[in-house]
Amino acid sequence: MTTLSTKADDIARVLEDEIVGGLIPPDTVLRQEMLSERFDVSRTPVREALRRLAALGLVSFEPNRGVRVRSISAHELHEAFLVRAELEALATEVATPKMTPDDLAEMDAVERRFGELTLELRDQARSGVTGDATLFVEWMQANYAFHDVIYRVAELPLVERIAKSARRTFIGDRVWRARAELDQLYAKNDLQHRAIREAIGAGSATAARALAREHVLSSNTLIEVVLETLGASGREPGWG
Amino acid sequence: MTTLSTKADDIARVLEDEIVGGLIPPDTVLRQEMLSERFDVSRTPVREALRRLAALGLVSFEPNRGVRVRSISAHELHEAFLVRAELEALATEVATPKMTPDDLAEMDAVERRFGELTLELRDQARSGVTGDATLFVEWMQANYAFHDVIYRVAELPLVERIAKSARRTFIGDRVWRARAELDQLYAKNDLQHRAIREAIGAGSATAARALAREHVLSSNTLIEVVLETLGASGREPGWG
DNA sequence: GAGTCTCCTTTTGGATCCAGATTCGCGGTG
DNA sequence: CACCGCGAATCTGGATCCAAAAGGAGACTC
Repeated sequence: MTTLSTKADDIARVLEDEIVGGLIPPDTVLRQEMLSERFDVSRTPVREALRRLAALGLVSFEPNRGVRVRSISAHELHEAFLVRAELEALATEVATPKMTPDDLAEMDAVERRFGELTLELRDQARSGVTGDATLFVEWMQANYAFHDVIYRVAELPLVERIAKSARRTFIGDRVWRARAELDQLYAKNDLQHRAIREAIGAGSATAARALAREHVLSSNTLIEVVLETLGASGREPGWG
Repeated sequence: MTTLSTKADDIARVLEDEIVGGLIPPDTVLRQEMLSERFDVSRTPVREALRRLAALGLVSFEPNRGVRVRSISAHELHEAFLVRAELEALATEVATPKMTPDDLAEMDAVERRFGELTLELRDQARSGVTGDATLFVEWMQANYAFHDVIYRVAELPLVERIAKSARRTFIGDRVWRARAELDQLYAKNDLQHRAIREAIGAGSATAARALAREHVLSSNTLIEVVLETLGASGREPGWG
C-alpha cells in the first residue's frame, strides 16, 4: 500500500474546499501552528499547502506576517463571471457536434433533477423558511452537473479547469443567505438550461454557444442585484 | 530594510521563467538538492517553490519520486490558444470603448515597432540565417506588448492573468527553431494587429472582438502547421 | 543465462530546531 | 495626556535532521 498522495496535497484540498465553500471567511489569517495542530502534522507540509493555495489565488502571503484568505471584490466576482461566460460558451460550442444520444439523455436526466430541485427551492424560498443550506447546495451541485456534462463531452480539460476555478470565486454561503430573493434566478436558470439543451439537440453550435454565454451573464447580473440589495452584509466568522 | 519577498517566491519566479522560456525542457526531473545548491538555500524553500509551480501546472509531483517538468501535448497547446482567443476577444471588446487618444497613440507606437521587427525577422527568415534567437524574442515581446496595451485599458486583471498564463504554454524556443517557415505568420500577425487597431479606433467593439479572436486562432493554425512539418523534432537537454 | 531476492545508495516527505521580523505592552519623557 | 523607545512574546522563514520509499547493483536460484 503506497501513500499515493502527500500530506501537503491533502491539507491543500481540504483548505481549498473550506475556503471556496465560505467555511473559512475572507480576510481570515491562517496561523501555521493552528493548522499543524488541526491536521496533526508539522508546519512544513502546512506551508507547502499554503503555497499551493497562494498560487491558486485563494490566499496571499504577507512576508513575515502570515497568510490571509483573499477576499473577492465585486469587480473580481464580475470578472470571474465574464471568464466563465466566454469559456462555457466555447465548451458548449465545441461539445454540440460531439453529443451522442446517450449524452443528450444524460443531460435530460440531470436537467430533470435540476428542475425538481428548482421547484423545491422556489417553494422553500417563497415560504420564507430559513432552513439549512443543504437544499441550496444540492441545487447548486445539480446546476454544475448540467454544465459538467457539457465539459465532459467537449473534452477540453484546460478550459474546464480554468472555468471551474473561476466558478469557485462564487462563495455559496454568502449568496445562500439571500436565497429568498433568488426566485427569479432559480426559474431563469432552469429555463435557460432547457434552451441550451434544445439548441444542442438541434445541432446548432452557434445558438448553443450564444445561449450558454447569455446564461452565465444573466446569472451574473442577478447575483449582482442580489448582492447590492444585501448591501454590506455583516458576516460571522464561524471559525477560529 | 525589510525582505519584501521570500526566497521561495524568488526561486519560483526564476524557475518559472526558465521553464516557460524552454531553458529547462519538458520531462526534466528537478532534483531538490540540485536546486538548493544552485540557489544556495536549503531544500525547504525549494520545495515550497516547487509546490507553487505545481499549482500553476508547470511541474507535476510524483510522490516519493520527484518533480517533473510537464510537457505540453499538442492538444493542450491547442486548448491554450482557444482560451487565449476567447479571453483576448473579451478584453478587446471591453477595452474598445475605454480607449483614450493617448492609448491609441501608444498602440500605434507599439505596432510601429512590431512592424519594423516583423520586416527584420522576415528578412532574416528568408535569408536562411540560423542566428541567435534574440530577434525572435524581441519580436515576440513586441507582439505581446501590443496585446498588453489592450489588457491595460480593459482593466480586467483576472482575465489578463489567465490569458497570460495560457500564453506561457507557448514554448518560444521550440517554435523559434522553425522560424524559417514562419514567414506567413509574421506577415499575417502584423496585418491583423493593424486591423484590430483600426476597429478599435473606429469604436466598433464587436468588430474588434471578432478580429482579436480570429487573430489568435489564425496564429494557432499556423503554429500547428509548423509543428506538424517539424514532426517529432529532437530536443537537446541543454540543462542538467 | 534469465529472473529474483537482498542490501545499499539516493532522494523524498516530514519533524524539529534556530534566527530574524513583527506585535504588543509597559514604562519613561516631553 | 500623548508619544516614543525598549524588551518580551509570538510567529514566520529557513536550516538541519530523521524515517521511509524508490532505484540499482550484485549474489543466489533454477
